[in-house]
Amino acid sequence: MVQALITNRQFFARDACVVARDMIGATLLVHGVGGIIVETEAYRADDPASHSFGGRTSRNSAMFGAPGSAYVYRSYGLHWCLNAVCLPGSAVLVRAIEPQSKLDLMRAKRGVDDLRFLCSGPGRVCQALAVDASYDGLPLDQLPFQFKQPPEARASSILAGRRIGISKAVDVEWRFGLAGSLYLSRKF
DNA sequence: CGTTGGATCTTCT
DNA sequence: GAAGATCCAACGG
Repeated sequence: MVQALITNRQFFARDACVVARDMIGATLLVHGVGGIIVETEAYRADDPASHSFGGRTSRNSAMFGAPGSAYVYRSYGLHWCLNAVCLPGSAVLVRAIEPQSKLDLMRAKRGVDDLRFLCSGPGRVCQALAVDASYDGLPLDQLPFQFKQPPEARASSILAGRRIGISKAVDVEWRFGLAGSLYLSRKF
């Protein structure tokens, strides 16, 4: 059957858990650098593990912006992490990408050769794609970002599991990944 | 293999 | 003052 066409805005303006699953297989580039998203995590507005839980602050204000915009924050004082904003107060963390475009640029940014380790983790993704706080709030479907929705339904090839590195709401399985991918941050 | 601790800084208590 | 949506190198088995 023919896939229904929806705009990127419509794509992101849904429940973060649905968007997180649907983002697997999407293409994300920054200044032409990037590849296929293979791992995500959903953070909902009513989610104790979400930065937005407890209301809007200066750090998380991008999470209350337009669906489809970027939310970038610093993690552990060292790393940057990139999210796609969904419904207000919710977002999807981009945890891993299969490198495809401008591999040598990513290798240089990361100081690593093995494709396996270029984008296999949220901090690594931002280092490889050179994403920092200056991208916070920018729309993902406008330059320097490029976002392309996945080509087809792939429900059977997507895995779900518990989110990584959090201490609250640890039981829900809101981490999603492409089955069999060599570029996940961890196995499911 | 697996586990541990250090780096480094913003946010909230 | 402590915790945190992480990464990496060093260590031990």
